Amino acid sequence: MTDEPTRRRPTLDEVAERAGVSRTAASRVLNNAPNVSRGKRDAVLRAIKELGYVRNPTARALATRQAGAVALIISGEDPAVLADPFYGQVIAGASTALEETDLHLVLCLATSARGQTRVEQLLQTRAVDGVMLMSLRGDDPLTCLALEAGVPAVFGGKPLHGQVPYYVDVDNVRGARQATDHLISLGRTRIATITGLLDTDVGLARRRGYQEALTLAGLPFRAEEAGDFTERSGMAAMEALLAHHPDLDAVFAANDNMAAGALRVLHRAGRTVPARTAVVGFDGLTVSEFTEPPLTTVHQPIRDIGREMTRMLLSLIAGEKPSPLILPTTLIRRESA
Amino acid sequence: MTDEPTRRRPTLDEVAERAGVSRTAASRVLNNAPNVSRGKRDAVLRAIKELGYVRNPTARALATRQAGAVALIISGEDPAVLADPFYGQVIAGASTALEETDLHLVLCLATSARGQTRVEQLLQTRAVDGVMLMSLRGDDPLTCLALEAGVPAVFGGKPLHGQVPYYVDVDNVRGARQATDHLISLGRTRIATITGLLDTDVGLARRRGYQEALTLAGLPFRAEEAGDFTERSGMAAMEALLAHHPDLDAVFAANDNMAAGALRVLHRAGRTVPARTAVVGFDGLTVSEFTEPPLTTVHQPIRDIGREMTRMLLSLIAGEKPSPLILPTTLIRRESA
DNA sequence: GTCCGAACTGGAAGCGCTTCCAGTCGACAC
DNA sequence: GTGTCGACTGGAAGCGCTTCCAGTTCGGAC
Repeated sequence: MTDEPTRRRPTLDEVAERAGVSRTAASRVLNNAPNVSRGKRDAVLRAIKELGYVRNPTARALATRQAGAVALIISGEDPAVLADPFYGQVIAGASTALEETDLHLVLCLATSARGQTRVEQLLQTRAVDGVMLMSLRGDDPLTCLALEAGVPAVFGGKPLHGQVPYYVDVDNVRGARQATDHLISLGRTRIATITGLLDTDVGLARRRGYQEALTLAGLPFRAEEAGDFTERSGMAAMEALLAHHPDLDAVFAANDNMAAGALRVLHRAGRTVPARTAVVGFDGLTVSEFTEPPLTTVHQPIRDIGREMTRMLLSLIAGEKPSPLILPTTLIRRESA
Repeated sequence: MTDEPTRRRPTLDEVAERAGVSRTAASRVLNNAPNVSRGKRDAVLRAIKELGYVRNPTARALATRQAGAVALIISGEDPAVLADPFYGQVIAGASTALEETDLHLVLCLATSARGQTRVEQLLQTRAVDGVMLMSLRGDDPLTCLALEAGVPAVFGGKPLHGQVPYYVDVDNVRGARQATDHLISLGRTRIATITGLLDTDVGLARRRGYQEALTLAGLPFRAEEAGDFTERSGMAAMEALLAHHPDLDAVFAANDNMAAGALRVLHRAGRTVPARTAVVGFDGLTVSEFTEPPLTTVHQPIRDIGREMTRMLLSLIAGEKPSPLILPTTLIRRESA
């Protein structure tokens, strides 16, 4: 497409020469630093335009010792985690927040041994100026690695073990209580739950919220079945619940995907929703609007999570000490409960 | 976490000195290049270990003139496009394919003016060794920009206008015909379609498949309503179709999201699926398994798209001239048709 | 007329790595 | 012995940018 295969791109030296100034001066106008006279500045600008100069980011990175990028690291068992639209939203939020800076977003899936290794390298080589980590399992080695690498790091969701200084999370306990309270207010008394992964803070916190709500309401019935946040696991869990507790009259699923799975099982079992069995999910993903019936769910501001993580990271990179952030959840009432 | 705030990391020079060899030799063992005697190699390796040396990727990038990263660029009106789980899968595929290399994945959302600008810069500054572009609209300037930047570029889905040399796509026309043929084989004769964006190749191709199938079957009925691949647009389109063609007996939606929206509208309208109105989608996303009823759909291998785009890009970067790739689709028969 | 500080200027030293190239060293055939 | 060849070796020249610092200019206060 270019007229010559790979014409060497002009360097700052050439710009400087053409403008009749020193490279130093040229660099200064590039970074619009002070101490350049109007005349020289204009000359440099003109030379840049005439030459079609664009600054080489790698050279800049080497000289400034800044990578010009941050990483979003997504952990998990399987690259399939990304099938969960949740992450897309986080990514969108992060990406949008980065637009205002000149940092790039590098995405890492630490879902395989090889992926893990590469993340370690990323951390050690300081190939990025900061990292955001998401969906860490209980004792994910990444937690320590990130902390020890000395790279600014913010976590999405508190890791299970270990205190991390910087994170953004949603109030999972409260959200789960909202959900369960809603079911209670509907007069349900035999409320089961499909939990998320119990080696994650999210999974545990949402279960705790469920339990607290029942306890406060003085309801003795308990029925739990563990899932892993996927639709399939939601189905399996619902089947198990139905088998062991056919008398349940409501289900709180720890996320929308599992709730969708549960809905299908209930439907197949011929149990009407919400008449016979009410269902509440968690997340507020698009999918929850299109299940049958539409899902009552606890909405969390997913895009905001991505955005706020990014902002926190930027602030960290800028040398500040931001405070952890807990975002609110809101109950969205639809037809399933 | 480190014992000292920012202890300078060892450089290759220090490694070389400690190992008693030249920096050149040290570099050679790092890149396991030939012409290093066994003894020196071992000495260097030992020094690396003792010093805890890790190579500085930026310096390497500057010297080799390779960025060590490729970009996945997602175009679109709105960062919300990422809410579509489709992209998550593509990303997962790309990410997995990259694991075998030492390239990073930088993700760019060209969904705003600012985002566009940044992509342009990315291209011009050659901040990456190659790019993959997805979901370009009709006359998206990115097509030209990418081509003209002289950076290896592969497209996900043929852009509408202009020939691009490297792309991976699925056989959308054939897929849509499979879907429509299936409806025809079920005895449906009044088959409508909810199209995707008609300024994209995907949207057009799937519509063409639908039309071809009807023509070949000698069915005169035609009913189209345009959507934009979102659930919401699927609902609107379905409502319009129902208003204008209450006698339709089947619908082919150009993707699962819109099919899910259509399903809801049909349900609300009291039309049973598939008895009264059969529905077929396209994509084979997880959501299609959890609609009510589960969606018959044309599955496309989304992860593979990401993977193959990446492989094609790698091959391009390696200086080869790969051929475009068309991936097959398969009809998944579930309950909605 | 002198002096002072603020505003500029550019030479030069990096940032940390790759790689060209001129050269050394032995082994081995002749 | 001599010549040849292949396997090593390391000095030095970059890659393209930032930035420290020593120095120059110049207007205005005195």
